[in-house]
Amino acid sequence: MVIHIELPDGSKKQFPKGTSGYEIAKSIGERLAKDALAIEADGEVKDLNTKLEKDCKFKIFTYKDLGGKKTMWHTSEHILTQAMLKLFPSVKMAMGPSTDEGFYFDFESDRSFTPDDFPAIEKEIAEIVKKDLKIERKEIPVKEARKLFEHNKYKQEWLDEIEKNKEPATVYWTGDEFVDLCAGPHLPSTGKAGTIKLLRIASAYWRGDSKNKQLQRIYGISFKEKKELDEYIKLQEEIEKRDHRKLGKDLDIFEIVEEVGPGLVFWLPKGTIIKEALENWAKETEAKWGYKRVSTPMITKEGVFHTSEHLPHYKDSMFSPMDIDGEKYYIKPMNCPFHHMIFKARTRSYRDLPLRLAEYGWCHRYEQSGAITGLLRVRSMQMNDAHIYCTREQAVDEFIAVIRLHEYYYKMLGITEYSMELALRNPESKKYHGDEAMWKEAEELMMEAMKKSGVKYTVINDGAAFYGPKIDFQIKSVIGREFTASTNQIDLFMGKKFGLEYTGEDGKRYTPVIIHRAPLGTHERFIGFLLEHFGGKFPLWLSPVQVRLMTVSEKFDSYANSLVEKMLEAGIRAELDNRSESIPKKVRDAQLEKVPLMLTIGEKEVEAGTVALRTLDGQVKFGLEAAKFIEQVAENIKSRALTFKI
RNA sequence: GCCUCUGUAGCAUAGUAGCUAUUGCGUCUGACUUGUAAUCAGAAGGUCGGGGGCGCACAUCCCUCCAGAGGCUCCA
Repeated sequence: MVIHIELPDGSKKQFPKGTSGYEIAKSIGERLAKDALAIEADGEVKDLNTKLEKDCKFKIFTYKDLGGKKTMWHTSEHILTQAMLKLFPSVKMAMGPSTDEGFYFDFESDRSFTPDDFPAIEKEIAEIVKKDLKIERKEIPVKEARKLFEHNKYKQEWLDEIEKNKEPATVYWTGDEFVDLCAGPHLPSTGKAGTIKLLRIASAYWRGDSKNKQLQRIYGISFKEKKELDEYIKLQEEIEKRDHRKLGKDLDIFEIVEEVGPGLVFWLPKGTIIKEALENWAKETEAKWGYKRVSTPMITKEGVFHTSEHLPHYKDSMFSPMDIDGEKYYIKPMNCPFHHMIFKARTRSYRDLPLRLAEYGWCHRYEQSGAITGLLRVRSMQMNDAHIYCTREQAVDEFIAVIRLHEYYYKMLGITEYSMELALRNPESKKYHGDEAMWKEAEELMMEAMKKSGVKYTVINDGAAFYGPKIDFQIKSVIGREFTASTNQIDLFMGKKFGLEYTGEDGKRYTPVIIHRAPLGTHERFIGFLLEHFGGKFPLWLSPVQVRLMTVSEKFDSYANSLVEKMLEAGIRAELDNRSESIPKKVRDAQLEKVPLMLTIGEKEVEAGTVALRTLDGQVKFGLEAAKFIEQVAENIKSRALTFKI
């Protein structure tokens, strides 16, 4: 076993396992070692850190999965800052880190910047890179640092923190032209930063607090190789092409109209087909998994939200109440209390459990205007919701079953990359309701379920729902963009609040555990995801138009019509394009509409009782026997297959 | 909600030192009856996101509201 180390400058070194941190540091040079955040040490990181911390009082962080890019990006950010200060001396630099996707630089300025400024800045950046200035790290006393950044209140604020922690200030000099307060790490010189590209301009609050001043932010990214830049640009183009808002318009899926309001979705006929196909699938599946469907009202007297403690906590995110007969009525932002009402409406025994109540409930939330985006964040939504009421003993298995249900849905849709985030309570925060014991128990149940299920997950010690821990399912589209698809919770809070009870075997009364789950999230977000995931090329069973017949001339209309009839009969969404247009034109239109199966009908077909098939990817096959083809298509749809094989 | 930017017919666009708007696709009509990504011709369609203001005159300048985008904050 050897320790592989990749240095910030790209060179590689190997050390035998067991080499002390001190030896390593000495060998690669102290400066490099201290900047060794870019170091990769296959599987040895943890040990190495312990050693280094012990021997040298510093630590190696790795960005293994990013291949050391973070360091390059961080240095790129310094170069951007340097360029900005040179071109616009009045700019006050605030901060600028690298991220998983590049870097950004926050600053204060009276002038508001736009992407039109990018060429000039990028030119200056290229100069700095060309000069290949040496980047040097220095540890200096806080006092000295204060002087160095005398006129910069942001750096002073940062130094307050450093002083409080009794750390020395580290600064990085780029040649003698630029200095910044920074923990590092950095590349040894500016020439190694590669091609730096500025991406967009935005704004952000200082230290991420909406009470603070808003700063301007420039996002950028850099690449070592030109090839990587090209790939990046290509991916960006692909993302743009697959933008669900663009596809939603082009393919007549949905519409949001100004007159009605932001975040309020109109499903067009084709979008409605997709929505209902998904919904039917969910109903069918969940029936098999033991769920019972219910339907509940969309409005309620305010009392239930006091009981649930959503009011006044989430008042700002709910639509204002309406006054009905002197009572305040709210539009429901979630289905939970309504399902609780159903649970409570009858006497329940342990024999009734688990009781799984499901509803594609229609909820409305008053999302912040700035948060609304296409289908991904809306104000009216239909949720693949259900609540499982069960005993403590059943809870873990029930929760695992929910995870399995997710896995089934993902598999069917070709979602291969997904992960789970377990969000626990931050005991410091006041956001969370309920007592200590309840949280402890809920979190333990959750952890046990996660562990037993064997799925991979990460833990976040904050971000739970106010009434219980939750897991978020993060799914990745085929082009690698991540979406939060669903949130699931174990809830020991609401059962008590709503006075839900069942009679146990021993005749005593117990409060059920409630599992909140919504594997397909909302129709809105999920179809937004699917649009990107499939790039608009839905599998047959989800396609609004499954088969488009195109006649060569009107002479063949009657044969084509008879086929359409047979297909409709077989449950296939088929339609005939008998416009007086050429076949190439009809093909083109069907391609643009992303109709999966195109059938050309001409003389040959009529005579032989066949069809000529063209698929979206351009495969053509003549002489398919019509009746057999229809059967095959119907079968494919029924099985909800991802692909259609000729 | 906050910051910056944007808003021209169904879609995509031209037009910003102010004088009633360009082109393509789509739509409609007519001709063509056509074998796998766009047949030809003609016509209709916008007062330039809404409102207000400064001008003899505004898509073009100013104010305001609305909507969208990129972010930040938020996301039960």
